[in-house]
Parts: sequence; structure tokens; C-alpha cells
Amino acid sequence: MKPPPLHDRIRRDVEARIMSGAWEAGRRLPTEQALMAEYACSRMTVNKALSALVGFGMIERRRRAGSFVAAPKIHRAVFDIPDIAAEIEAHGSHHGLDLIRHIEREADPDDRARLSIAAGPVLDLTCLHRADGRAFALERRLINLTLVPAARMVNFARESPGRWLMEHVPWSDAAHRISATAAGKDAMLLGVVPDAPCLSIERWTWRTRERITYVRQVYPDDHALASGV
Amino acid sequence: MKPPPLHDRIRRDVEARIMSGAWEAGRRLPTEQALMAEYACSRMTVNKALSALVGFGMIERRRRAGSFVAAPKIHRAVFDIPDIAAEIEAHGSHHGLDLIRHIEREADPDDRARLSIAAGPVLDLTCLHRADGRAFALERRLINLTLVPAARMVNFARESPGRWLMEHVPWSDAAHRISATAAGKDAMLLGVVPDAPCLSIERWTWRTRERITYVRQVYPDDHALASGV
DNA sequence: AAATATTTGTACGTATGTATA
DNA sequence: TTATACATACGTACAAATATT
Repeated sequence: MKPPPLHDRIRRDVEARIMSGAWEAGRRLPTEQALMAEYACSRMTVNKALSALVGFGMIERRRRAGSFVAAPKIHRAVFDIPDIAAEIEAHGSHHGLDLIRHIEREADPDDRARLSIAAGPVLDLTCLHRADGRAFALERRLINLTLVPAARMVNFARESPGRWLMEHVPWSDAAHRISATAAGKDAMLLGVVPDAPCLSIERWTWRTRERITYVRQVYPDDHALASGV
Repeated sequence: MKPPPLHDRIRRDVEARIMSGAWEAGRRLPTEQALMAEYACSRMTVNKALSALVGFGMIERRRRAGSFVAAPKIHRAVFDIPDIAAEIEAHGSHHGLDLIRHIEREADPDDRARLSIAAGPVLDLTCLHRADGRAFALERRLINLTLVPAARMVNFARESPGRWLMEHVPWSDAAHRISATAAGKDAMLLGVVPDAPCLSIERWTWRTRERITYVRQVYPDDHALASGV
């Protein structure tokens, strides 16, 4: 029905030729001038298409030298890591929350390392997320109360800490670490044997330079992170 | 020394105001006209800055309505998943490879499911990657020989399958799945107890519509995937 | 319900700067 | 040194979508 924008068509044409292997890594692309001629359009239009491909990491461009197909050296995967409450609800299940620990204290050495702070009050939470009553994930979280004093007033027995933070505290960047671990002493809470393999997701969240929160979530059973199709 | 491009400065100014929380989610941005005036530049320059932010998912734009700060709904993490040989070498260790199984056969039902094919020859490889002699990861891989007949000629006792494929077979897309698993019957090869928790990374790789290879890599010990800072 | 005004989307053409083969 | 090819930016125009009147 609607013809796609020209810059989109150019981008996808080039993309297709790279994907198919017709233009292999390192190969030089036609110049902007050549593509202008091929598509009978202006240079800005070609430039927009190729700039987008730079953004995707599919090509590299060097002045005077030209544009080149980038080497797809490494596999790169983008994983969406949703708030646990949202994840459970998206699955059509009922989200339950057991608040197991809720302590406010001055940061101890451990806290200071996790939040990269010299001192200050922190909130130390442990809670168990349930999906339709079944243990789904155990969450241990530290919140930097200097940056998020409002967290003192929240009833985390009713509101998921991750969700509350997501909705009330702007953040600029996050780092993640994914590993496998045995359930260990959390086995009882998670309803598995201590040797059961669990997926562990750790996350550090920043606002500009300062660390807002650290969280470690432990998933029993076959919980998996998936990306792509 | 070199002043940054104007569109870059505009983009980063807007970015900073969103990151800092000064402009919260849903807030309307100044119009392009307003930014033109603020920075005394043309609309194309402003447009380039804002278009980049759309690409990053930081703002949304609607004709007539304006530009809005996007809600940071979910955490999204980008993980680089390198070829194991490269990973080991990047760590300064020596990469060793034990080829444990190397079978060519007509696809059995299992193979057909994993590669989404109706029939055809496949190569079934199992190999153990070593870092300085120590077991690092166990890799089981299926290669679609219809698409990659050249794989028949490769000596995978010497060349890492992942590296060879990366360098010789163009691919367009990949899906990943990350989970935790017990070492189980691979424990002996990996040098751990059967109950040891391991990280499992599965990957399906396509060229356009057709599936080139499926691989499952099992990492013992504390191997982790990290993203961000 | 229809016309209007606003705002972004796309594309044109041009010009000058800059890195480099 | 010079020509090349990309980088940035200007100004203009019309199209498309959609709030507002």
C-alpha cells in the first residue's frame, strides 16, 4: 500500500546484500555518488541510509577511503531483562511477593563495595517473587538511600522493589552479570534442593555517576534468557 | 581541541536532561523550531540529533504531537558472546581443543528440529575447549551441510568450529538462550562433579531464512556473561 | 464533521570542511 | 600535493499525521 521511504529502501537493499553474503566483510561499498546515481536521489538520502547502517554496526566509513562492510566478528545478543513482577504478569500468572528482610542501616563494607559509596544509609531488602504461588525468583537488593530517600516510605511487602524503582527513579545506565549458581542456602525458600542449578542475574544501576541500586536475582528451575527469534 | 559537531552537542544536551531526570518520562521536548532557535541552527541539524535519540529508544516522536521522553520500561542489556577460542586467547591463555565426536549423518528428528530442516546431511560435533589445559567449555554443535558443504573438509581437531564458521560463513541473524544447568553426564569431561551448576549458552544462526548451525556451550565454574561497565 | 494549524518526515540542492589514499 | 569521499550544515519545499478549532 504505502511505498517505504527511499532511504529505507536503500538501507535494506544494502543490508540484504551484506546479509546474503554477496558483499563479504571488508568489501568496499559503492560510493555515495554511485548510489545517488543508482537510486536517482540526492546524497543526503544515501547518507541517511548508510549512517543508519553505521549505527547498526554493519558498515564502517572512512573519509576518502569509502564505506566498508564491517566484520561480524562477534555474536552480540540483546536481552530484555524485565522487572520480575512484569515478567510474571506478562506470562498471565499472578504475582505474589514475600518480604523476607527489610533493614535500614549505615552501609557496611560489603554495601559500600556493591554501591561504590564511601558511606551513607542503605536499604537491604530480600524478597521472594511468586508466580501463582510457586517460588519464581529470590531477590536481594540494596538501595542507596542517599539518592533515593523516598524508598523509606514504600511498603515493599506490597510493591515490588524493582517496579517501584523503575517507575519512580530515573536511571541512566546499568551493568549486568549473568552466571550459574547452586541454590545453596536459598534452596528452602526456592523450593528446590541445595544442589539445584539456578540462573543468577546481577544488576548495578546508575544515575549519571552515582549508583542507585544493586540487585541479585536467583531463578530456580529452567528459567532462561532469550534473545532473537 | 576539536569542537564536537553541533548535532552531537544538541543530542548530548537533550540526553543529559533526560538522564538526570530533569525531563521525566512522557515529558514533551521542545519542538524542532524551538531547538533551532536555541542553538541557532537549521532544522536538519536538530532533526539529526533527535533522530539519533529515537534510534537509542530514548525519545518517541509523533507528527503534529511533538517529541516525548520515552518511558524506560525495561532493562535491556547487550552482551558480546565471542567465539570461545577468541575468548580464551583474549584472556591471555592458550586455547586447546579436544574433538570428542565428529559424525556426518542424515538429519535425525532431533537434528531436524534444531535446524528447522526437512532433511539433509548434518555434521554433529562435540568438542572440549581448554584454557591452558584446563577444561573451559564443552561445545556440541550441529552444522547444516546442505548450506555449508565446505565444513566436510575442515579438520575440526585443529580448528575451532565456531571460529571457522565465523570466518567462512556469512550469517544474518542469531538467537540465543542462556540458562543454568547441572553438569550431569558432562561432568567428567568438564572436570567437575555432576551436580555442579553450569552456564549454558545456546545459539541458532541463520543466513536469511535458513539455519546454518545450532550450538550449545556449557561452561563450568563461575563463568559469567557481563554487560555494561 | 470538517477545516485549519502545527509538527514531524522525507527529500531536494548546495556549500564548505576534513581526513587520507 | 591533489583529488577523493565522507562529514557537517545551510536553506527550502512539500507530504503526512494529528490536535485544535
